[in-house]
Amino acid sequence: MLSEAHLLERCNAIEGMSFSQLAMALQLRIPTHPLQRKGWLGQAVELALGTTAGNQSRPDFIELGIELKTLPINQSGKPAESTFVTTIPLLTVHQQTWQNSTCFAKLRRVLWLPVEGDTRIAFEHRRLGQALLWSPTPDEEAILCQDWSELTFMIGTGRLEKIDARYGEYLQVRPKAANAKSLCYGFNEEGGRFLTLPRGFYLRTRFTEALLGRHGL
DNA sequence: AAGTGATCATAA
DNA sequence: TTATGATCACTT
Repeated sequence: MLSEAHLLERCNAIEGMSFSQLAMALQLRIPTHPLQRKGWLGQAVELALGTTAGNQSRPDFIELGIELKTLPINQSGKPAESTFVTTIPLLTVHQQTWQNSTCFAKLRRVLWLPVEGDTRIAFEHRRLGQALLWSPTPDEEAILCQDWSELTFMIGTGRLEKIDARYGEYLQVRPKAANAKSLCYGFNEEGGRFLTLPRGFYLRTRFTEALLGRHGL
């Protein structure tokens, strides 16, 4: 039975490794083209730590309810990118509540793995940092809940096209698609359906930056 | 430089 | 196509 302690031991075992050392240990090849290695590290770390969710809409470590997120840190010591949380089922998300939402399921407990994301360092030389097992504070959760509720309400009431990435204090809604041709259905203002880009919830960098700061990282 | 919108890889 | 893993690239 996997426990949080076991999980942290696994993290200790890979801490400090370079991406190429990790690839070696897992017998993986790092794609040569930068465009082809998006997401590579995340998949490699999943393999190394033994996640169990596959492509289900559930936290990576199902039994523990823990979501795994790599967090690239730029040359300024801050998160280089926003963090994708979950795809939004545009036609049904309004039936969820924050407490039973897939978004909260993934954010209630997160294993953050900071990694070097400084583009001046060759990809294969970047190293894995120290993992952090985290949960939102009540204050953070209140704002996440507020963001989620407002955005979900807009989606459910046909105002999706009015939403852009500027909405939300911690959470934002942005496209999450293979390309502009990959479409799905959402509600229009008449309550009918229209084709639109798939969307996802993302955490702003100012949020992940602050949570790292609170833990002295 | 930061932030938003667009895109890339893989599995089922 | 849907989910997962994200970062790229252009605008501001």
